[in-house]
Parts: sequence; structure tokens; C-alpha cells
Amino acid sequence: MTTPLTIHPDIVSLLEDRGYRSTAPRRAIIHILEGKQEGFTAEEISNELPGVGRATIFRTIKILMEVGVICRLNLIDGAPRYSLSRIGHHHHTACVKCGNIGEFRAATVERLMRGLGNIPGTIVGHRIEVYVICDKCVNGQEA
Amino acid sequence: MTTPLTIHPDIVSLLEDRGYRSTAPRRAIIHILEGKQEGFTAEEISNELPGVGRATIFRTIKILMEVGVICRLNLIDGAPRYSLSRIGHHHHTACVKCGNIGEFRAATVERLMRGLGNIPGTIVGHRIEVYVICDKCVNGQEA
DNA sequence: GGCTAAACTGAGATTGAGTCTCATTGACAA
DNA sequence: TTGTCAATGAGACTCAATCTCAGTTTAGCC
Repeated sequence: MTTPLTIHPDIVSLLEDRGYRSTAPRRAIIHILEGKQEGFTAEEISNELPGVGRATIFRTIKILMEVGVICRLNLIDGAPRYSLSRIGHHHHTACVKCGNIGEFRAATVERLMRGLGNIPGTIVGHRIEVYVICDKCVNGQEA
Repeated sequence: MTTPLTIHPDIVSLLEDRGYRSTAPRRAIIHILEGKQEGFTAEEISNELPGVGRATIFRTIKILMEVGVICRLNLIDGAPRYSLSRIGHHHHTACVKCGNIGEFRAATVERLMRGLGNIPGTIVGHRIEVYVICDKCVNGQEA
């Protein structure tokens, strides 16, 4: 009765460290997420796991966001998507053509944030989304 | 039958330039928006204009976004808000305590964006949201 | 001022993301 | 093995936003 899924043990132990149980639906969701190279919606996960309830999908996504495994972002049109955080604190690029999500990390961004003197109040966080036309779309278009 | 509203004629003529008509509901919405110092929700506008249908509010907001008069942003919890763009291209601060929205413009941000070399594809836009605890909340808390 | 086409409107149904409730299930420590 | 309680699934619900459509209003023309 061992799980047949090849999930990253780190994520599961991350959950267990926080007191969350390792359950079959959660392992299934994590397994799906790990196969995603780009951003995904809760609906997509739900379609790929018809045996798992929608509430469970949203609950698990919420927990994974809390733990820092995934993060939520909004495309330029406001459509909500999620993406795996592979590299710690980072920011996102979103292709305005195909919706493909990328991530990048730039030390200069963090320096900049600390140096923004004309902001009233105490900075507690920031979010940067860069809208791009990804290489794939540029090439497809130019061809 | 002239409008009793003290709306900024620029916004109306901006709409007319794009081929949109100047109608009473639109003028009423613009009038309300002009009185808003901070971010607002579509619901708020709807409450202040009970005679105007929700669909009209959303349609007008959409048009005003298209024209560049207002812009949409998301708080840290994903709650959608809108704010008047008074200063052309700019970015937003959002107080995580009271939800108050501010705007700022930083030339360094634009320079930074152009200099982000590690982003694959062609950059077509960006959005920066800075989460703060605003002066009012800092003071209220410390008191 | 009257006419007309086209844009615009309000009401309400619909959609889509996300939450809540509650009876049932299942993980895990003892 | 058992008891406890977190987690689950189903489905109702909420909330922001969109869509539809018949009726209204606007602006341009005469």
C-alpha cells in the first residue's frame, strides 16, 4: 500500500513539519504539480484528478502556498494562476500570447525595493510581474 | 438639461475621442471616481449609484481602463481594486492593514526593467505592487 | 425639431474562482 | 487494534465579473 507516485519527498516532509498529514489526495496533487512546467489553474488540477474534490484541491493549494511551495499570480487579464516556486523568492514573467509562466530572480530588484525612498509607510512585501512575448511565440510569429 | 456634475472634461473628451458616447451613467461614474482619493471596488461604485446597473459599472470601468484613466490592481489577498491613474505610467502601494492604495513613479524601476537581462522573450509590460503598512496604520498601531 | 441607426442601458441569468458546511473517512499515536 | 481528530468529497453558497436581450438614449442628419 505504498504510494506509487514519484513525488519530491521534500514537499511532503515540508507539510509534515508543519503538522499537515500526508494523505493520498495531497500526494496526488503534488505529483501533478511537479509535472507542470508552467503555470496552472485549480481547474486544470481538478480535471486531471476527477476523484479528488474541488474543495480539497483549493485547500491543498492554500496549504502549499502557505508552506511556500507554490505561489499565486494574476495574468494581465486578471486570470488567476499558480506556479511551483522552485527557486525561493522570485518574480514571474507571463507571456501575453500563450500564457506561459516563467520565473526569474534579480538581486537588483531587491536592492531597488529597499531604495525606494518615495514610498510612504513601511514596505512589507512586493510583487513584480513582467509581461513578455516568450521566445516560442516570437519565433512562431516571425516564421 | 446640462449635466450638474463637476467632472473633469478631459476624461469625457478622452472617451469621445475613442468613439464612446458621453452618457449620464458614464458621467455619474466618472464624477464618483474623481472624488476617490484611494482605491475603490466596483461594488462601492455600485452602492453609491443605485440607479446605475452593475453591468454598466463594469462596462464603464473596462472602457476607462482601456482609455488609461483607471487601472486595476490586486491586493495581497487577491481582492481586486481599481484606482484613478493621475500621473501616467506608475505603480501601486497597497496597505496590508487598511487596504489604502497609493501610487508612485520611479524612474529607476523603468531603468531596471530595461536592464533585466535574464528574462527570456521580449518584455512588453510590467506590473509592480508594493505592500506596505501605511503611515496612518503605523501610527495607529504604535499609539 | 423630428427621425433614425447605432450605441448604450438595466435587469437578471450565467460563469468561474474560491469558500463553507457537514457527514464520513482515514492517518497515526498510543 | 483502537480512538481521536484532521482531512475528505459533495454540493450549496458567495462574490466579482460577464453575457444576453429588449428597451432607451445619443448623436448625426435632414
